[in-house]
Amino acid sequence: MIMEKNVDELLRRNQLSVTGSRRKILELFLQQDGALSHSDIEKKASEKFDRVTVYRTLQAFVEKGLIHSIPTSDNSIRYALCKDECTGGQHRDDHVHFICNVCGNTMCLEEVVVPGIKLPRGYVAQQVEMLVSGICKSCAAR
Amino acid sequence: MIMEKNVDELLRRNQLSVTGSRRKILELFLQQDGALSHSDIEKKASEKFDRVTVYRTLQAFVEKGLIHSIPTSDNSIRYALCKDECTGGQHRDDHVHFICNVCGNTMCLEEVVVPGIKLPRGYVAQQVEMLVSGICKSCAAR
DNA sequence: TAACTAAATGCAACAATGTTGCAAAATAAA
DNA sequence: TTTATTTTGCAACATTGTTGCATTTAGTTA
Repeated sequence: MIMEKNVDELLRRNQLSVTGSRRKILELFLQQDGALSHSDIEKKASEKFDRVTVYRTLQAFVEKGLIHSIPTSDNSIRYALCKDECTGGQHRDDHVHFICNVCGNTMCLEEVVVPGIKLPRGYVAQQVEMLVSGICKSCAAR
Repeated sequence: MIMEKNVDELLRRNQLSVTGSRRKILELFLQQDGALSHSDIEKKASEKFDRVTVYRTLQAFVEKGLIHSIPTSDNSIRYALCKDECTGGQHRDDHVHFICNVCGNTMCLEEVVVPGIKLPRGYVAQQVEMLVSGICKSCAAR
């Protein structure tokens, strides 16, 4: 269980003023290990925030390096907590993302590192993202 | 240069009846080697099709395995031609996709194969997608 | 070729998603 | 406590995606 103190401190450490919505949304991320989309957040938040506030909060979190976005093929960006070392918009992300075709959840496989690849001459890689879809651990177990 | 005959035949070979919009949209894909988003198509098509028609055409093309979708982190799915062997919705795609941060184009790097990865015990992979962003050949040359 | 059938198109209406400006409220600083 | 700055919520709007239905078109058959 996460204490309120931690959330507040986490926000402050990232140069974000502590407000109700930021606290609540950050708690949602901490309470769960999967990724959340904008609409997930609107659904899960008990008290309702304005849609605009959610957009702006997510944007602020990404900019400060608190969360990172995960591309999907269904037109709904998902966000997940960054594990430390990401600050000031510069996101360094070397793990694989997994999307379960059964439960629909998106999760970070922190322990699976994205393999390096060799691009054709002339191309410069700046970021590499690896998305695996299939059946997740808990869905496969059933 | 692609002849009209080819386009028609390509459509027929994929069990799609030949219509004006399908012909035109397929030509757009053939004329270019990058990927196209829905809005790209609306912009590029000289004659204007109804937005709904474009959506339905893209959907039909994906179902028949003529094109495949490429996930992005900017909430706009892009589509690219499948190189043969994709039929009836079952898309087998083993190449890397590249998104240029300068020109914004998305392209298939057919020659770069997505490396295999080892997932944690319990996970089943069904599809793997690799997205590299950076600077493309033509932008880097300048 | 003409007639028929099935499919595709365009329109309208709508739903969902994302953006901007601005006044009110809340936070952080003095 | 007061002040300065930031955040919030609202309204209005823009963009994107969906659905039902009548009309048109393509493929098929006679």
